[in-house]
Amino acid sequence: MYRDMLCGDLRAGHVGGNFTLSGWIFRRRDHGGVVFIDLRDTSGIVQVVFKPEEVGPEVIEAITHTGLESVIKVSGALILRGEGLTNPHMPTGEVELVVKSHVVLGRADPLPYALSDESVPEDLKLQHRFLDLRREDVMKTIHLRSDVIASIRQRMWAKGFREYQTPILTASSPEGARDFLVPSRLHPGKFYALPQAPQQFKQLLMVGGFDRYFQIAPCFRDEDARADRCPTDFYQLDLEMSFVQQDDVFAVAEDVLGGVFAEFKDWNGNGRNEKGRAVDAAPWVRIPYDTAMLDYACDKPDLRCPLKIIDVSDVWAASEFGVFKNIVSGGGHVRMIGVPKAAAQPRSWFDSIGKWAQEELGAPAAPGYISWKEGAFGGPLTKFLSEAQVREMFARAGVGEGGVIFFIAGKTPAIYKILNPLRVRLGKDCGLNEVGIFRFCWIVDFPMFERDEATGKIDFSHNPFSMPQGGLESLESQDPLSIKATQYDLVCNGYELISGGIRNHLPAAMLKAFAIAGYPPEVVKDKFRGMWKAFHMGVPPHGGCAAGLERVVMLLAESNMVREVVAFPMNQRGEDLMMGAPTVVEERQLKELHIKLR
RNA sequence: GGAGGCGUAGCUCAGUUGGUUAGAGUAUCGCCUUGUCACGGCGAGGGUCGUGGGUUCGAGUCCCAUCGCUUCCGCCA
Repeated sequence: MYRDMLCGDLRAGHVGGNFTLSGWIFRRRDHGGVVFIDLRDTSGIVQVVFKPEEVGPEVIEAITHTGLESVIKVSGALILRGEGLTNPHMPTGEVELVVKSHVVLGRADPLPYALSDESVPEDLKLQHRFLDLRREDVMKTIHLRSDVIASIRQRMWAKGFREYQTPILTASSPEGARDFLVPSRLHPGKFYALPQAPQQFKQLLMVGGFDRYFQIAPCFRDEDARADRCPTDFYQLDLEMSFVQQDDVFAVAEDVLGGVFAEFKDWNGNGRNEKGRAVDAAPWVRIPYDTAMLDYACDKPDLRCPLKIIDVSDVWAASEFGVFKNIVSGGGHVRMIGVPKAAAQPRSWFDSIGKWAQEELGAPAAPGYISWKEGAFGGPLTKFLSEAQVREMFARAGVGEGGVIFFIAGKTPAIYKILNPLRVRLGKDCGLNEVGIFRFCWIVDFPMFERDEATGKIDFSHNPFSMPQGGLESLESQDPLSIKATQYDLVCNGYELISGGIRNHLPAAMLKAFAIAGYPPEVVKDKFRGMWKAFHMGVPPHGGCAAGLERVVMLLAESNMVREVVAFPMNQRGEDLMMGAPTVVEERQLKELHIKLR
């Protein structure tokens, strides 16, 4: 028997009992005679005391030389610590276990770094991830992930969905991200691909008559990492439904994700959420893609910032300012962000905004601005405009005296990269952005196609399997770039949480859509052969979406590092420093796989 | 593929204008310490200053290259 009680559960009510505990030596305080040990297990920490008169000097000597983080078993009596000896900072601080016997179960060598040290280099931590996992906040964050998954499964089952597994080894497909490839031993020269998402399988389940599918699905993409993006594999709540329209998918997502956020809004396992958070009430606001790009310069706007972007190209076209006039006449735009109360900011703030925009955002010049202060308009651009023009712009911005309007001029989409972060920063600096709330919005009506800036080629802008609005008819009659897809994203606080769509289940429309994107019919029929056949044998209209699990957990954990919500994360270059992956393999293995390295 | 930041003891960091034997905390080891809770005290070991080259009488410090980590851009249907 290793234990009959957990360390963190011991309380004054247990005093008088004899207990056996097993755990890690978290800290030791050696007083020559009496030795205190903070013993830690999954439940928490309790102080255990080694006294010479109880265990003898040999045991005192032995426990003194048992390294920190060794695993031991102790047995003894639980006592009240008594007046002046309690520790109010520990839940177990009123009691302690007086050790009668102990066993070392797993001795620890000196550690490469102290568990309590948070500023250890990332690669050293990743090499010893099992040590990092012992830290309370790390463990609780991984617990959160597990609890979120359990909650999602419960909510999906309650809605009549069932979970189905789909293959991990599948076929490479021509569109999308770079595939991870797995060579086939039985088929020389042929490769499996790891699925970027179970997209085609879930659609084929619909064809199979399974109305409501979901899966906590692993997805594999061989792309470069970001702070909020794993470089190799990540998980999605993937779901698909038959005989539904956009509103039906939204209702499920709002119930399930809204429920999850409400359930965990007060989670504070890592101490970053002292005050709790509010959750935007469903139904969540829907913003067409084109509107989002105009108002927020971004298809994943952070709605905690109330500021909106407004086009004032016409005003500047009629001004005396040559730079902006030329930009407008050359097909560019002048966009404005109006900030109430910003005129009170010191000159140094305006300078720092300008410096930041140029250095961090790559703006060609510091953003121009006009401030309205003490009845007068100020700022370097004022002299190029009539008072009526200035008043017109303040009126459009809905900003009165005491406010400032900022300008960014140039061509789209280049100006979006400046406008979006600028909008959020201005709101933040002026105290306008909401805190302690999850703000959701649906971005709808994404364009079906986009033109590649470099090559001029037309390609799918999002999911090639989305139904174009207007169906086959719009594909045949409209300018491809004007066609909208039945394609939507869910955004929370500036993070894309969900992407989904109503699917194109009409073979003719599928062929036409791929043709516009430059894929000939033979390629569609060959590369998507399963779907192509299936769609000729009775396919229900269907749609769905997928939610990025790591991003959900990151938001709930107030984290901006995806590594914090993964038990065994890769480093930025897709290496597992603990396991040593990827590795070289033996020549024999390569030979079996018919592979020759070059 | 491109840009920025970082790299000094196992770990966290300091190190002046380029100057003589590179310091501190922590961990480890030894001694002391019977009520601490980040216990405390004394002492010891531990360094190719990421690596390579250059400038110089002299480089942790300046220059060049390179490697590693990290953030961003490209990329991510």
